[in-house]
Amino acid sequence: MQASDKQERHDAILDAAERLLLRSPDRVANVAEVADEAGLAKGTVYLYFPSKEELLLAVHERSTDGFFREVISLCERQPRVELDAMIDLTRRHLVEPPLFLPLAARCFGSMAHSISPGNALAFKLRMAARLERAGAGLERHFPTLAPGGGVALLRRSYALIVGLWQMSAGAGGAVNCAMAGPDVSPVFAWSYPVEVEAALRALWQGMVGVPPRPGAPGGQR
Amino acid sequence: MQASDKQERHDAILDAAERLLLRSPDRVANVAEVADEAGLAKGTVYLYFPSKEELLLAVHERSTDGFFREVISLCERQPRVELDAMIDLTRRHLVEPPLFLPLAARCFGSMAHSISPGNALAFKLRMAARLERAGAGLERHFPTLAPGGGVALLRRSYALIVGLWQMSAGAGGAVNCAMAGPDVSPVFAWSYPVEVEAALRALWQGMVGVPPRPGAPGGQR
Amino acid sequence: MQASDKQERHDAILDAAERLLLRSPDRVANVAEVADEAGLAKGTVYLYFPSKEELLLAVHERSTDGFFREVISLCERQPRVELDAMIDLTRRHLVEPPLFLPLAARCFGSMAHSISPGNALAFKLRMAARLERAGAGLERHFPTLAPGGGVALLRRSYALIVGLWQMSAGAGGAVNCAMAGPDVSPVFAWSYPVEVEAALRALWQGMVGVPPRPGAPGGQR
Amino acid sequence: MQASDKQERHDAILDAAERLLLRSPDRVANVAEVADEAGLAKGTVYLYFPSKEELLLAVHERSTDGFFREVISLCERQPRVELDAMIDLTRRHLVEPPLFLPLAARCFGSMAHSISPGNALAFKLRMAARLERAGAGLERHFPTLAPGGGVALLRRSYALIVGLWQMSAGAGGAVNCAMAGPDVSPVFAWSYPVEVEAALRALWQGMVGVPPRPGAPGGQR
DNA sequence: AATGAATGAGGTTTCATTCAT
DNA sequence: CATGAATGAAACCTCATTCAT
Repeated sequence: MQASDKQERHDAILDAAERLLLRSPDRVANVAEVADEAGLAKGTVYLYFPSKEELLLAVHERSTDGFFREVISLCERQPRVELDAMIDLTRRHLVEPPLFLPLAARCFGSMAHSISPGNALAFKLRMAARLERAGAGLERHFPTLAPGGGVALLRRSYALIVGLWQMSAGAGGAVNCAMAGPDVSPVFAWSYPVEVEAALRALWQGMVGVPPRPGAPGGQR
Repeated sequence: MQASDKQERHDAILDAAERLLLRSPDRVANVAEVADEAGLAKGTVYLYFPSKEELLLAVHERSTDGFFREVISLCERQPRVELDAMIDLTRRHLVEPPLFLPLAARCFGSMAHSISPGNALAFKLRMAARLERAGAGLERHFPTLAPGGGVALLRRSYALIVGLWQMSAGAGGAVNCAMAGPDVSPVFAWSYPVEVEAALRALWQGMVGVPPRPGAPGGQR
Repeated sequence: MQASDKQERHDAILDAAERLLLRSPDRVANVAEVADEAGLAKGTVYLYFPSKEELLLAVHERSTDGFFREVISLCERQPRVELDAMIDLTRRHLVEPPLFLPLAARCFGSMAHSISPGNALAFKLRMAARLERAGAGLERHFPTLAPGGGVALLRRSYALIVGLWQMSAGAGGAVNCAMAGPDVSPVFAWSYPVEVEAALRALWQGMVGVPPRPGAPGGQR
Repeated sequence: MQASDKQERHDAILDAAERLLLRSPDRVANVAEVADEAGLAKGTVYLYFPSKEELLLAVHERSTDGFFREVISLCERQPRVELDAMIDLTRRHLVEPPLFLPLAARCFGSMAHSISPGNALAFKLRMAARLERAGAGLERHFPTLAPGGGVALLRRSYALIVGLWQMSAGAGGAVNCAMAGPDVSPVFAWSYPVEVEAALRALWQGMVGVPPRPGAPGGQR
């Protein structure tokens, strides 16, 4: 079998898993469903992924990869990078695609039992390479960043994105069903997309000193 | 049965769940274990909590409550509140107690299936009350905060704390076992407690304009 | 729940497993079938036995126990024990009941993976107690036995019984289906019940000097 | 393809299976491993053996064959055959090689599902031929044996060897791990090699009247 | 109020065998 | 002849929840 065919199947399985994750975001399909969706037998999935968890990790990695690739591309090809471009990129890759956030929560929340140390290491190394390159790129464009600050900025942004999402969708999310009634409290009157942008601006403001857009909610007076 | 007895049992179950969570942070005890640890029968747990998830949510809420109470107390009793005091408080309540973070990850990551809308709403209302009061307190002490900025600041801090923890402990955590070998990359050379403090300082810097302590890692040059 | 009720259920599960083993001797029922046969749910079986293997071991032990109890009773109550009585007892307990032999083969052949060391030890201790008592009884009745010879005699008899059965039923057994045709060879013209009796007589003859019944096949001229 | 090449491949597969069986005696390698060890593809194994069970049976037969060949050779070439020579031969072929016994247990315990009647018959015929020839040889050297006694003697010896091994290694074997503690009981204080020799001597004593070596354990007083 | 026995759905993984290339 | 990708049945075990006592 061609290496390319193999890759194709591999990707087809990832695609199937992705589709299912998107179709019902509040549960994780079992392997049988993934196989079915891919038009394959259950056993076949295990020819390509050693366990269900590694499959999910691969979906997650692929969806993260797109984001990092574009950060890197942006930093390495554009003469100037503005905060707005980064925010936009984040929105397009992480916030809007309905796949990324639920999956990140799952991956980071309750995984990593049946992932072999070797694969876990490999995963982390690939992540590290992307982070480093993207971080270095950021440092070139935002000279106020201390050395290592690019990576830290990305890490913290990522944490903010995932953390906020969990607050809006996790245990809190259940509430949204219950909120049909009276307006409960202004404290809950926040929408994730708006809030995440404001939060990122605040974080970046703190780290690179870029002034926030005037009128952005929740920032400095 | 006396209301006080009821409360006592209720708390005893929470205590038991907490002890088990602390004892083995990488798994969630089943209901039988919790009951056992509390010296009760399995069925009895269900007299006090309608489901396992609600039990976990209660543990989580209780452990969060302590933090908020102290923030509120700090803001309402002290004449002046410094960033350092807040950081310290965060460390003592959220970072160092080994209970909070794993639980938050679980609660927010994969919960909210069998939590009744009514209870979810009640939970969120209690949270809202605490948040609002603490947020208002912060706004008094940090006048550069825009209206609503206190709540936003707390929310974002919380997201940062939880998000960073997941990055260090979740899917990445499995790797740490595999990292015995050569030092892989400086990208992974970060410790959660140090990083979370730096990240919070950066966020606060961006939101209230408090200058970071000189020499803090990863901030501005 | 009464201890006696518990024991009853325990036994009911053993009974069900036994029935299934008898009904189709050439396969091992899965746990769902056992539960079904016992009129219980799958999970209930696991309340009484920690694993399928331990369940099978318990069936085996129970069926062995009857044999030993009668050996002991025979030796301790009768004034005189003859070889013929022992042979008869063996036939009634081990050879004729269609349960014992297939199960022994299975238990000894491919088991002992998920049997906890503690239970394995307990099992062996119970076996040891029975063996010792029965062996001591035999030594009183057959004074030509050397010390320890009673246990050795039982062990070897047991090995012979099981070993011969496997030769007739195991890989060889498949053949019996194919033997409908021409008489293959006098070498295979042996029936297990006849052969096992002759073999036991020979072994006992060698160990206690009891002369074989005249005319028995396969012994001395 | 040359017939000789075919035979070579056939044997190479048997060799591979044997190596794996020896390498980890407490599990049975799957077909993929066998193929791998033989440097072939999985499908290729099925060109040479119709099923996994037939492959194992072939390994077993080959390892039994050596024993019979030497019994026959001994009986047909030597002027005199002593019991000691037979015991020695048994030890060298069946007891000491770590392949034979586990395999025999497996073959006889849980096999014979996917062995075709034709092959089963052929197998048994080959066995019969060997047995008859070896049995006849024994009868010449041990004239006290009744007609047919040679075959019976071999069969019973075989049963004893396999049966005793299973008692020491099967369900009981699991215990040996648990026996590190106090010496449980003299009943378990037996080693397979010693016991099997004593048992064979006792059996032969009963069948051919050869006196046991003085001082042998467990025999007559 | 308390118990804890019973439930049974639910999910992961293995592997002998086949068959198109 | 050889391959090895695909298959899919089969089986074990866990555990949140219920309910009769």
